[in-house]
Amino acid sequence: MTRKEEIIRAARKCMREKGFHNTSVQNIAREAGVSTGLIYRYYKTKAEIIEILIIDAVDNLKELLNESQNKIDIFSPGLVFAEKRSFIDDAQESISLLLDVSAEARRNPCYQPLFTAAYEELKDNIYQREAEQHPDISESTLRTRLYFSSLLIDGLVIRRLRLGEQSNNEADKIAMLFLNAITASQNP
Amino acid sequence: MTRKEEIIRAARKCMREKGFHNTSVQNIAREAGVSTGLIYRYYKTKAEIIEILIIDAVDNLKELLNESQNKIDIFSPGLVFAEKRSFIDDAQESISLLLDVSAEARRNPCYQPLFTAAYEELKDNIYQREAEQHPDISESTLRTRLYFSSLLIDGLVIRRLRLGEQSNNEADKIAMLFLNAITASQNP
Amino acid sequence: MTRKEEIIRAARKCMREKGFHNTSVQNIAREAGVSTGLIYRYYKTKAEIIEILIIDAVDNLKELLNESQNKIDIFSPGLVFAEKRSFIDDAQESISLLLDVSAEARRNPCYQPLFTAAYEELKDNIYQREAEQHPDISESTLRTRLYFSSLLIDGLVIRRLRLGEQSNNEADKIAMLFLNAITASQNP
Amino acid sequence: MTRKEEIIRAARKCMREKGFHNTSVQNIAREAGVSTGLIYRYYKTKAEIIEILIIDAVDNLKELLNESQNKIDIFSPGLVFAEKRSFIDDAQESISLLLDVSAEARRNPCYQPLFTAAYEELKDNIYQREAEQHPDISESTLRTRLYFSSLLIDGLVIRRLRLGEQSNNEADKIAMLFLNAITASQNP
DNA sequence: CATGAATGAGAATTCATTCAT
DNA sequence: GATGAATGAATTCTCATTCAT
Repeated sequence: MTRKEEIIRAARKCMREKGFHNTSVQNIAREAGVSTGLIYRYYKTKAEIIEILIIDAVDNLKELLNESQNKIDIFSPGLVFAEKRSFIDDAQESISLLLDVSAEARRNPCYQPLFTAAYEELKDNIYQREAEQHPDISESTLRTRLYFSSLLIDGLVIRRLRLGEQSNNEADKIAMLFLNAITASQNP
Repeated sequence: MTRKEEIIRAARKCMREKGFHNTSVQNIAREAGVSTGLIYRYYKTKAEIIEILIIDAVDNLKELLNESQNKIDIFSPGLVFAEKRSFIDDAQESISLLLDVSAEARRNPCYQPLFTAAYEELKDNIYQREAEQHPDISESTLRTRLYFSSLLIDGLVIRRLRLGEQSNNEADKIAMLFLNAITASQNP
Repeated sequence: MTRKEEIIRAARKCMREKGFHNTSVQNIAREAGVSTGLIYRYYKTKAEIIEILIIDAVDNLKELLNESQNKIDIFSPGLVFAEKRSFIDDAQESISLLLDVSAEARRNPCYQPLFTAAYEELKDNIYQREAEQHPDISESTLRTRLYFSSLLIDGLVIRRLRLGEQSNNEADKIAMLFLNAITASQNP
Repeated sequence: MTRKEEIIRAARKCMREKGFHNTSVQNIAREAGVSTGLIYRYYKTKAEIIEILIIDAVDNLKELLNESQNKIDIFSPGLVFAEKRSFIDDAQESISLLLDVSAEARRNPCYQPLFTAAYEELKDNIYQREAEQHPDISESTLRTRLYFSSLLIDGLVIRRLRLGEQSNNEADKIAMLFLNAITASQNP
């Protein structure tokens, strides 16, 4: 792993543990085991590091979606819950970073466009794959499903962030509702 | 309005406009039209102000739910979309504050228990009222519905925060899905 | 003397002793006997302090010129040297600050306009008074004289800055040249 | 051009463009196309580089004077203006570096003696040549002329640095005054 | 009660200098 | 000789908190 990667890794770890605003560049340096100045050899500003973390999170989500697609159709009614559950587990880390940053992104003109673009890209990426797999379903229906699912996923992640890792039995029920809701709306 | 309340109101306005971390105690004082020192006569620390803001947000959500209940059953399948829409509008402000703060609350041991407690209280509060109105529905089903709805509401709020006030026609469709999903799961 | 004035005085002292770039805000604070943070209560940035120092220097030059005018005409051929000498002594401090800053002002877009404006103002100020005293001399001649004198004065100040307080006997000769040159060019 | 010379040339370019304090050793290395470390193989410190730049500037002035002497006597009353003008153009670069550095040189004990010595050497150098060409004029008169001229040249250079390349028609008039002043004082 | 001046620790960032390769 | 990664002290600026008046 290169120095540059080590620094990003350290930054990600700190941000995850202490949050975006409570992570100083010194913290990152200490975590990476390097001097403060070295951070700036590889990254122009702290904001650049955060940008990269955001982009990485989006890329990670895209990859996870691609992987899961190879095995399952995320909208398939018969999907075993466990598989969706594991997808959410893997995605949680990335989504939680996006959430941490979203309060800032909403107001800081430096992150705002990046943030919106990342979301659009992610949405298009998911839509493309769904469209290929369901040529018979109208675009409007597909987009609605995506929207609906993303609401639920965001909601799930927020809930986890807020409450920690409780409420697993509830999650089971939700998973069923999730699937049912999607399929119920399939042939209106 | 007392001095103490004015300060909280100023704090809420600042936090909403500039975010939690970008609001200084001096900002609040200026907005409230009082001196910096006075803030500390009424509130021990900045953290205490934030705690109160969180509690207020939760109280506000409870009130909104009580009001809406007087007119409508939030889970009624026949509910006109506009009414649910307006509930979300009113609740948005409180939920968005909770979101802004949630990144912090997850890690800061000073907010964390407060946060969890508030959520539990809110959940129980909603459950009580639903149970009174639907004595025929099992507790488990009711709780699942609540959970499901809260996920959707959180998701909607996040989406609004992230994207601003776009996508209204999509919101229409979502509203239908929202209702359909809830009712579809009602009589399995 | 107000705190604000004390800080400017401390800043002026530091800048004079150690130069513009070698004076840190901490230096100024220590010299003024206050904390670092207090500097920023009264002045937005270090650059603002420097701007004020520049403006003060120009104002000081204007005042010195006004004072000297009450007693003498700076271009009068019969002027005793001592009086011009003392004018230069008094002006030196202000001019030396302007010189210190001029290397920066040439390139820093934040000081550049301020600097040019100050110079224009000073030039106009001097011209006005000369024109009143010499209604018979053409504007062109007056302006040329001023230009010529300012070159000499700048040259004198630079020389002092470079060499310290040496070469007094030479200064005598120069003073005569100065006067002769001006008067020689008076009636061509 | 040796590596060592390339570095000095790069240093001069950077200092000229960005000023003395805003030029970092890294800047110089980049401009010279070498590594940071190499700078320190040839020069002990950044201060040493600046010393050399000062010495070079003085040498350059000496050379310019020697060249101009071959064609013209700088104090000759009949000298066409254009020739003096071009001398000032050529000398400007060196003089402006000396000015940039002078604020520092005044206070930094490391530059100060160097600076004074360089000036003395330059002055003697000019005096020698003038004395050879004007055996009839007394030493005192020659020295006074030199002093007077140097004041004017310094003044001209400062003015250019401050105002850029404006005021050419004024410069014409000044040139005449310059010559007149010198010659007027020649036979008192 | 109320003020707002004052504090000082801490944040982001820069840069002269060193040193292992 | 040559590289450029690495260091860490210094700089500008912010802000929660205190306290004399």
